[in-house]
Order: sequence, then structure tokens, then C-alpha cells
Amino acid sequence: MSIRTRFAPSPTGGLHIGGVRTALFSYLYAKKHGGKFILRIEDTDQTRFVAGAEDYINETLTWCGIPPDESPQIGGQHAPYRQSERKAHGDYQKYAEQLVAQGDAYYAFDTPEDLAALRQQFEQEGKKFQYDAATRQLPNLKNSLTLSPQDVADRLSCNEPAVIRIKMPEHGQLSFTDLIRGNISFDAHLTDDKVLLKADGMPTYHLAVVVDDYMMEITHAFRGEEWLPSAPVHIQLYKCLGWIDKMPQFAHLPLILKPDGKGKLSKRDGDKLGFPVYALSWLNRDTNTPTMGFREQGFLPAAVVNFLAFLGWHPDTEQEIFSMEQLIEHFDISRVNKAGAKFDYNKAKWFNEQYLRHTPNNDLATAALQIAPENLKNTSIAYLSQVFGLMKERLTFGKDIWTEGGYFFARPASYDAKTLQKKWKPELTSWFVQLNQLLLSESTTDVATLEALTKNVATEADIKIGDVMPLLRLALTGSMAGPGVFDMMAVMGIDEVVDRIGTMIAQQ
RNA sequence: GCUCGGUUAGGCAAAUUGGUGAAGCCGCCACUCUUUCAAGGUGGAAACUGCGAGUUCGAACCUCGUACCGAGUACCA
Repeated sequence: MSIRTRFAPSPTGGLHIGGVRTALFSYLYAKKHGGKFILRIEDTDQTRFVAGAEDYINETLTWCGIPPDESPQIGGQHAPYRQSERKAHGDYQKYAEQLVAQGDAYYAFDTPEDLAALRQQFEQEGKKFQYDAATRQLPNLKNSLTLSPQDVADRLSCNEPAVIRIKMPEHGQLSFTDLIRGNISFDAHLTDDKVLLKADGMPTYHLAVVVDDYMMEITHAFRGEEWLPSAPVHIQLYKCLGWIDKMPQFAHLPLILKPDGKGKLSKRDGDKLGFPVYALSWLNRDTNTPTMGFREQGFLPAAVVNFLAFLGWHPDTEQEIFSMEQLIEHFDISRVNKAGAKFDYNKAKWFNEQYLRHTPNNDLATAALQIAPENLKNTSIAYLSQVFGLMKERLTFGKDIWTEGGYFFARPASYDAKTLQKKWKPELTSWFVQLNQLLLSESTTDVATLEALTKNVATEADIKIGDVMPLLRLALTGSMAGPGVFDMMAVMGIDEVVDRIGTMIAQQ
């Protein structure tokens, strides 16, 4: 049987990095085994639906380089790929009613208000209300177990709002083998009678995943650890529907934790601590608040993927840098960790630095030019590429070129006072003038030649090169940081260099 | 509260079925390269494997207990 995995996000807003990691692992597993990776949109909650979120999800997958083989856009043999569309086909309704007919589920007419009141009442008595085997027969609950058949029929025929709840077994265990955690079992009567079909006719996640995974012939289901507690509901569903043989193998992925390790990483943590949590930036139209994404922060997609792959997974070698092809080759679900992984933004940046250094200068230049400051939009690709050649080893993000390498695009506004005070002597003025003349007459951009030439002038004037190099650097950049002086001279060009030197000595 | 999951240095984590001084990477410190800053190279500090028992010739790996952290406990996913 061929492997089929799926990523099934809800179109409710920006895509959390944890979701992307789930998608990545699903993709890697499918590709490693020559299978298919499917995108399914779980849009069953109409109250949380957000326009544009589905496009955003597609854009995210594309950017990350984990394209689905089947999706709402691409289509496939197992359409529809949106749950709202399958709902329109009546599939969920059909199976939910089948379960009621079999006695594995029942109608419940309790309104959300009824239940809220009941919960409050229980709470006052120091107890916790749960709709389950122990409570579903309570006389104050209105469901097809407590009401007479006639009453139920009447209520249904006048379209009284009703949900369908699963009837969890009163005895026994529900267990399964998780690909990552091994055997896990639950006391069936302890989990509640989850709603399967909502009053609006939409399925809840529980019914929808089971029906969809079955109909789409999903063989392996990867999801976050937060789903573990509801696994018994799904197992029970597979059993009652007679699909237990087709139940996918589950792998509950470890959570991605806040940097302090207390709790799931949330968008708010990113806002607070200053790092992205979404893959791509997202604009919340209701509140008009934008949230920064990894892409906009300047991350290379390959770096994000590599970083994510290591959040919870580790190869059996010491290799850290993996291309997508290598990840597919080496990924092994049995090597996924059980414990939650704390989000380490420093490590994310380190990955980006590694990838940045291996990206061709020309590509970096092209990308950087698109986000160039207004006054530098006309910078030539050729020049920018050369600048990257000197600068990329000291940058974290490509966009930093405009700030970190600012002196390549504008003359220094000031000179580091400390160095100036220590190194500048009035009698050096004539030496610099002489250097400038020589540079102009030679007009070379060969690094070795520039170096030899400069050192010669110094030797002839009986000046130690170390006394004059810092000043030369200052003239070019204004500060004591940056690439090699002669490398910079070569890139900036003789005329520019001579001008900068002239400007500096004129000010002393 | 209840159910389920987790617990190896500051972070990520390795140690295939119990067997050498508990890998490696990020971060940190130092040295080295360099006329600068990074990068690179070298070295270092840092874990009595949550804690306590037990089984064993031998346990990070097995058993029991205990502590702590997390997730879930919705007509949300």
C-alpha cells in the first residue's frame, strides 16, 4: 500500500511554525517512502473562518518547498479537499446518523447555555461536569437517551437544534500504538461524549478527521501532541464505523515550547520576545495588526526548514546542515523525540548564517535589491554582488547588508573618534595626498596590487603600515569594523576611495 | 481535580536490544589567525542523566515510589 500523509490546517490566520513543522514531517515521511503528501483544509468552524487564510497556507508551503501532491487547488482522486465541501456532499451527516442508528451515538438537544449552567452548577458543588457515560442519563440532560423516542422524533421534525454526540463505551480500554510514543491506552469511560456533528450541520474536528482520513486513504497521520487526549475518540469512531483496519498510524509530534519551556510557543511570545512565530507575516484584518513572519524577517526558506527539522528530530550522524533532499533521505520517524522542544531563536539565526554563506552573491543581491531603501533602489546588481562577497560572512540576514554594510553605499558621516585620536598625526596629511595621487595614476582594482602599492608608499616614507591602515579603514568606513581594507578599496573603486580619503584628511 | 504525555550541561540533543572516562551542535570563555570586526581553526568551562529506592557483576537505558513541567478536559481546531 502506498504511503499517504496529510497536513490539515484550519484557515484561521497565520500559520504557526509548529504547524509548518508538522507539515514538514508529514512531507518528509511521505517522500522518503515514495508516497503522497496531501493538503486538506479543515474549515469546519465557520465562526473562525478567515478569508485569505487558505491562500496564505498555500503560499507558506510553496515558500518552504513542501508542495502537496493533492490539494484544493491541485485537486486529486480524493476530492473534495475542503471539509466544507465534503459537508455539502452530506458525508459527515450520513456517517453521524449511521452511528446514531447503530446506537454508537445519540442526539442531544442541550443548548450551549444549558451546558454552561450545568457546568457552573457542578462547579459550585466542587465537581466538574463532563458529558460522558456517567452523566448522559441524567434527567436534566435532553438527549435521545433520556427522552422518549416520540419526543426525540418530534423535536427533530420541528428542526429543534440538535447535535450528535458519540457514545463512549462504559467499560474497557482504547489503545493504539503511536509511532513516536509506543503503546498508549485510555480508559474509555473517562473520555467525554464529544460532539460529532454540530447544530449547524458541520462536523467537529473529531468526526471530520476520521471521515476524511478514511476517505482519502491516509496511512500515516502526524499531528501535535495536544491531540493525544482525543485519540480515544478517534479510535472509537474507527471501530464503530468498521474502519479500524484502515486507521492511519498516528504520530503525535512533541510540542514546540516557549523559550522558557513553560507552555506551547504562541504568537504572543514572538511579539514579546522579538522573533517570528509565523512562517510568513500575517495581517489580522479585524484588528489591523500585522505579525512578522520568518520570511519577512529575512530568513532563507532552506534555513527555516533545516531549523524546524531539528526541532524534535535528530539524525544518527553529526551532520547539522541538511538540504531538503538530504532530509528526505535521512528522516526517520523513530528518531523523533518525545519531549517538547524549546524554541531557540539563536539557533534559527545560526542556521540562516550558514545558508547565507552558501548562497551565490548574485542571488543575495537580487533578493536584497527588492527590499532596498528608497534611495538605494538603483544600486547595481554587479556592485551589490561584490559587496555581498565581502560582507556575507558577517551577516545574519541578507537585508542586513543595507545597515551593516551601509558604508558601501554612502560615505561615512563621522569617524570613530577614539581611533582618530590615537592614530591621526597632522604630518600624515601629505602622505595620504601622495597615496591618492599614486592610486589615481595606477587606477587598478586588483587587491594584491593595491596592497603592494600602499605598502610601498608607506615604506618609502618610512611610515609603519600599522600606523596608517586604521586611518585608511576609517576613511572608507568611518568605523573599525568591516572587511579587509584592500578588498573594500577594490570594490569601491579608485575614484571613490580617493574621494573618501580626501574628505577625511580635509576634516582633520 | 481527573486523564494522557514528558524529564540527559543555559538551549537542541547522542548513546540501535543495560557494558569503555555520558557524543556532537548552538550559546558562553580563552587562544589563534587578522593592521579592524566577523568568519574559520584550536582549546576550555558546563550534566553526580529530576529525586529516592530496587533488580544486576554492571543502568541514562529495567521495576517501584516521588517531585516537577506540559497537554487535554468546548457545538475550537
